[in-house]
Amino acid sequence: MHVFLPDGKQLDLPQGATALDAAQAIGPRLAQDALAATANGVLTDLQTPLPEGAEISLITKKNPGQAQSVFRHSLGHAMSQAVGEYYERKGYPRNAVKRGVGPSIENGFYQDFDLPEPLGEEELPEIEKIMREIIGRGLDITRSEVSKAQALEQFGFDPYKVELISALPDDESITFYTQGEYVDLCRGPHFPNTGKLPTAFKLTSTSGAYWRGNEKNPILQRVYGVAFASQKELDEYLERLEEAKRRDHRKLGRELELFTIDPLVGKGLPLWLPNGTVLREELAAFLKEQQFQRGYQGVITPNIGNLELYKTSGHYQNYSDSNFSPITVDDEQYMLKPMNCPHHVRIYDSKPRSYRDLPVRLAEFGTVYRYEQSGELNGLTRVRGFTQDDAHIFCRTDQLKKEFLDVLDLTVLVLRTFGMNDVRFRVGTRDPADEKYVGDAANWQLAEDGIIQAVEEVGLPYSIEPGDAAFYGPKLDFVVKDVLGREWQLGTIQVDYNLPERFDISYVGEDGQDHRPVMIHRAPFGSLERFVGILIEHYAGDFPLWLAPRQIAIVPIADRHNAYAEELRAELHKAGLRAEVDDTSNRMQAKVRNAELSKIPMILVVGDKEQEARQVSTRERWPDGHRERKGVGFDELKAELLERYKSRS
RNA sequence: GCUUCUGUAGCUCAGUGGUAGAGCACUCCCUUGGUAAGGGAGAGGUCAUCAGUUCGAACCUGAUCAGAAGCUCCA
Repeated sequence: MHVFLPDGKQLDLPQGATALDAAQAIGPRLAQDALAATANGVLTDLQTPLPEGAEISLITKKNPGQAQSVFRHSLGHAMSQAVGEYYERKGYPRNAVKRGVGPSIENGFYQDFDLPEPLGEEELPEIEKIMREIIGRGLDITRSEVSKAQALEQFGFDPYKVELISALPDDESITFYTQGEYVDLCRGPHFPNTGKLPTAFKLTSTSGAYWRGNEKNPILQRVYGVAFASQKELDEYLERLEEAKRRDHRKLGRELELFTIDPLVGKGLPLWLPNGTVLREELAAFLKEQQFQRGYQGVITPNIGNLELYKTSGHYQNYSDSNFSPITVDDEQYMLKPMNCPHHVRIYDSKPRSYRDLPVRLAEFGTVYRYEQSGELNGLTRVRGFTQDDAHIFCRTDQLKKEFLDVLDLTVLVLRTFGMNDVRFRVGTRDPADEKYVGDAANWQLAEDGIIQAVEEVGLPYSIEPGDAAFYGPKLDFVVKDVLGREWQLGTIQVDYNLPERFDISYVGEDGQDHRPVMIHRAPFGSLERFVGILIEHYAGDFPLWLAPRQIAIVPIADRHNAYAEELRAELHKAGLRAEVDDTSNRMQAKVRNAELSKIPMILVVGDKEQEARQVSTRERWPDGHRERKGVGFDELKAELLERYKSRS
């Protein structure tokens, strides 16, 4: 057989040759240093036979980072072996530890176990120690192929492995990887020897995970680890985790007094404190302005509705698990509103509509309630009661594209306003095999094509995810990444032919006949709660002036400056700016410090000099940096702040 | 909802079976200062809740409630 090297040179090798054979053919030194390889761009190890005619490239200890997923996977095996030894040292028989899957993942690896007794996080350093021992032993990691029958025989003691092996086709040979006394069923690839594995790893956490990800299956213990080619990369990663902790909206939300969650009120039901309310109302005002410009009309609907309403819309049937239970009043049943759309449909239908009236754009900051599983609740980002910046556009089919593009434009404007650049557009389409979707296939096709066409027209990068649609129509979601790399769904746009059908709404066309309108559901923020949660982390609490709940702190140097400070405060307040005077008996340094810790963007220091000349000295913290200015004229500064406020910059 | 872990003052945390502590914040007094902590005094807790074990429980056991990480779910 032959393979090709990166320089295009052809290398002739015996049949069934591996990357190691190729390395040896080039030189003994390379064979010594080789860790893994790629064949036709796919990572492989040194022991797997190469495909005929492959373009290969060897990865050596000079650039182990290229084989990250390989050594992470191998470290996963080392961890798995270490856990086995740990339990053996505790006196359990070797086969007491059973194993689920253990892949490499972003930044590291995990392994699922069925353990004879739970493993606590405080035991992880001990496991790490054994892992380092295993690396120190320099065990060869050898690949072997066996038949399905042999595999079943060897792993007969482990029901999880038996299940995995049984699922493989009968004629397929199954690969094992062995290092010392540890053998695991594994497709590979792996490093050639435990001694060549990087030591820049750390076991981070343990948790439960359902076998094969199914809620109905038993739960296994999962141990997570992170690993990098160098200690520097590991340190940087751990530093990023620390940064994420510092930015955590739950921590900042408490420190900056933005919101609180009180068990007596109910879990998942956040209380907006005065500071958080300012922030939220600024967001709402911003969007209302935009919507006014774009011809939306405001509506207001109640927080509960007759069960029949949600039966008509289908929300009751389709989301029975995540609705709050109905309330019986007299002999009727009511439900907490899980969605605003049914109410808006009824508003549309409250009078006859002409084709001339369309599009009708009904907007509401509507609060909805959904019964989220208790384990899902998380600060502001996952709650049971939240307010959507919801709107429904009822239009003719010939208007759909323009309306959709306008909504897309609005959403992009929103994201840009907050400097959210790491955004992914996700088109959720119907999975034809799933039966939860309502409406006929032709309408679905129409709606899905329309979305994809619009996104392409705007030239946004997008991915299509089948099965991600709402039950009534496909959707376009905006997914942003936070500092930790976690993805959050923010805004959404959905095209819906089905609700108009279910509610039998219509308009009178040019021809005098009844026609069915199309609906667009859209929420650029998604939910105010989640959006604010993400904004807090996005800005790390250092909000731009227009969003900062506390915008200006005036620091009088001594008590005799309090009156001047108060005079400035009143003027700023009159101009619509949020200013306060720190007239505590603290020293000026302490007042400055407290204002800094409260992340107030503009601190005005006033003393004798300032008072005489109607000036202030400043200390400013803006998203683009901090600065100080001395002897600034007050009126000039006020104008500057107002300009900054009004322009939302 | 499931698995593991956690719950002590407003916040951050110490306290391994013998009647509860620190720092910050808070209140009062002194201090009146030039860009990140001036000094002193005081107040504040059924140790999440309930039950059990014990002569005795913040500490051990169980249940409940709440939180965290992950899994599953998200119109």
